[in-house]
Amino acid sequence: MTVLTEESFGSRQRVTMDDVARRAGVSRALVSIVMRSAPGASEDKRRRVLAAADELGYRPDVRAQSLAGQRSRVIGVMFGVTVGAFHFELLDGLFAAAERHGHNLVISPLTRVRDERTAARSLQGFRFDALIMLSPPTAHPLLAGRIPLAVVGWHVDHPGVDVVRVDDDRGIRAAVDHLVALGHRDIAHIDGGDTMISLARRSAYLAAMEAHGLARCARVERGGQAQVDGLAGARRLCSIGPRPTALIAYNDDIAVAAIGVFAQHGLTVPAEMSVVGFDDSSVAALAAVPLTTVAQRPDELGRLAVERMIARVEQRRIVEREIVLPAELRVRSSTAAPREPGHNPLPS
Amino acid sequence: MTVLTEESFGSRQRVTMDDVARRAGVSRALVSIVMRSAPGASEDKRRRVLAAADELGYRPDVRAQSLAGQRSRVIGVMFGVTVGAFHFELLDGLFAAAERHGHNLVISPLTRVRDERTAARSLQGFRFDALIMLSPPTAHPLLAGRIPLAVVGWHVDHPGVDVVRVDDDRGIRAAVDHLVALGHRDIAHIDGGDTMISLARRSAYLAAMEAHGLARCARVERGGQAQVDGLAGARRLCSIGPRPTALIAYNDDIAVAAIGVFAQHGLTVPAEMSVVGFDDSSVAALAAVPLTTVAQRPDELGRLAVERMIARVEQRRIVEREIVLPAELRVRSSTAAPREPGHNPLPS
DNA sequence: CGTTTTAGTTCTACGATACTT
DNA sequence: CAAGTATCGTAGAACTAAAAC
Repeated sequence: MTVLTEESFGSRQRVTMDDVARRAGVSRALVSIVMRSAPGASEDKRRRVLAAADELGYRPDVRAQSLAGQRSRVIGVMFGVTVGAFHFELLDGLFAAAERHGHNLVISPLTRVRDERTAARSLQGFRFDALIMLSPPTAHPLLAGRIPLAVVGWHVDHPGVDVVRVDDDRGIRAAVDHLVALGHRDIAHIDGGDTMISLARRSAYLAAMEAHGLARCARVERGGQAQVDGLAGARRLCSIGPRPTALIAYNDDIAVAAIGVFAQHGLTVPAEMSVVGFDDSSVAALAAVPLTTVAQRPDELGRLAVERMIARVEQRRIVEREIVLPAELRVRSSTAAPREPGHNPLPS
Repeated sequence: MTVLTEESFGSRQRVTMDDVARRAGVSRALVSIVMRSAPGASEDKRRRVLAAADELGYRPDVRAQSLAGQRSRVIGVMFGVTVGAFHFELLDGLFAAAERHGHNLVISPLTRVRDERTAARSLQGFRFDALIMLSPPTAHPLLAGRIPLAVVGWHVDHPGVDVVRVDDDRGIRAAVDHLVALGHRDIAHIDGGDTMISLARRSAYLAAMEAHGLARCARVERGGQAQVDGLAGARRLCSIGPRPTALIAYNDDIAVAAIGVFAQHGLTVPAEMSVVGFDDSSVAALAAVPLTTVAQRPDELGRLAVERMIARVEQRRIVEREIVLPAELRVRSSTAAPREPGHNPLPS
């Protein structure tokens, strides 16, 4: 029997701690201890309580938990419309981690008509004790310094803001290194628009190119977050000026869109054009060719953000305000050595 | 003074009803009455209470409200990864409506590793008294019949499930009528894959074509939800078989992507190819040409779903299980009369 | 004068946590 | 470990006091 029995939904008589305690033949207090996986219960009774809870389809009432406890155990999450496949995997990681730690996430979307202020106000009703922001990447979060706050994915220069992000710099550099090692020189970049993450990756690209003495070969096209934003840039790469032999895209969505454009121009990937994405999100699977990409680990990012917020709430000692996860280049089939110069490609 | 004062966040002393009552010189119960806009308070005291609440930056504690009340005032919202721009506007509408009615939304994402069962379990902790599903469009929601449940956007055949959706059928038909009236006959469709919404729009397209005696001219290409899913289909329209003069896309994302592909083939929109989208979402603005599209009103859909769920919880009498909003064709610049047959287009 | 209406208060219940004994 | 109790911040029913008819 599971929690999704007839008793748990619909027809009333909600199951409470009392019911579980009675059925297991223990006190309410012990049920509380067991459900919170707190120390102070024998293995035997722990099992009996859990069995009773399972049979009754009991789930602790988070409202009561939240109200009775010192902390609300509620973490607010703001996120905005720049959501791609990657952000959803991030949400996944956040929920998984929160659940493991007995915390609850309450989401407050940011939209055109719903700003940080409004979003914060609605969260306030839950007496949230920490906030995690996924997007949009903003330089000065409204609640910075007022409450434990973490941003995931970009850098914020505020002593009261924790940062959990991937090492964009090394990720992009690894991509450039990889392509240079294959023999590429004309490596272009389609960026992600004006967001802070985009700026970080773009300047990392420029720096890496310069480090290889390829500053003259650098070329940046305007892109964006979504797939369609990559189309124009990719088109320009094909039609305007000297055509590069490789592309580093702001993210996988842009990379996938670009590969489509290249195909239309008779350019096969990777033979005539190498492509590197970023994120290793699920859209990478949509590419015609398995995509070489810079992987982030959304589950890790989510877990670290949640755990950091819990640590802050519990006033635990924290050394570094910023957690930077290593970026890992996943080499697949969308990158290869460039054709010999002069070797004319046959449009297939 | 507003709720976002120093007192309301971070450091110390959370403001409760007691504080407001003291400052306003009334009892707690009266504060409760005023905050709920319940009857039983004079205009004079009502103002004093509201003023005191505002000065203190008081917000009712939804956990306590939820726990004390007969109903939890929590509506669960499940939504999945098929989220495009349109779904975010929908979320907006939901939150706005919920807030107006003093209800709270708790979001539970559906991902690859987080199914309806898991999502429901986590919501259960909040003792939610109704559920709204935005996606993925599923034929048999797990909780159907067990709790007030509404799906937004598609049709579900279950007496315990409320449906709020746009009239896909008439929307598509209006698009076809519009194009036929302009003189088009070869009108193609790129669908949205295998979801229930896609099936509804596809068959509406086929039916409308047949109604015009154009069954022979109908052509359906496989698409999907996201922008990139439209690329292949649009490419096939250009390169395989007789080229249509108009396209009705599953949604705006597909339409925008298709317009990009057409441009690459030297086809100008609308001169050589008319394009109609669906949703009138914010991506419509990304199109090179102002997009003719079938508009849905996400705010209305959200409002109706929330209000319907509240009505169900309050056991109010309900006549129709399904609410179908009219679809409105917004004619912009991506549709025009087709070129005369035989008039050869100059590739610009 | 008695009876209903309106405005306000008092008190218990909600389902947990966190003590104390 | 058990048993009992205070507490969290609110809703809502029962109750009171005064005004309205």
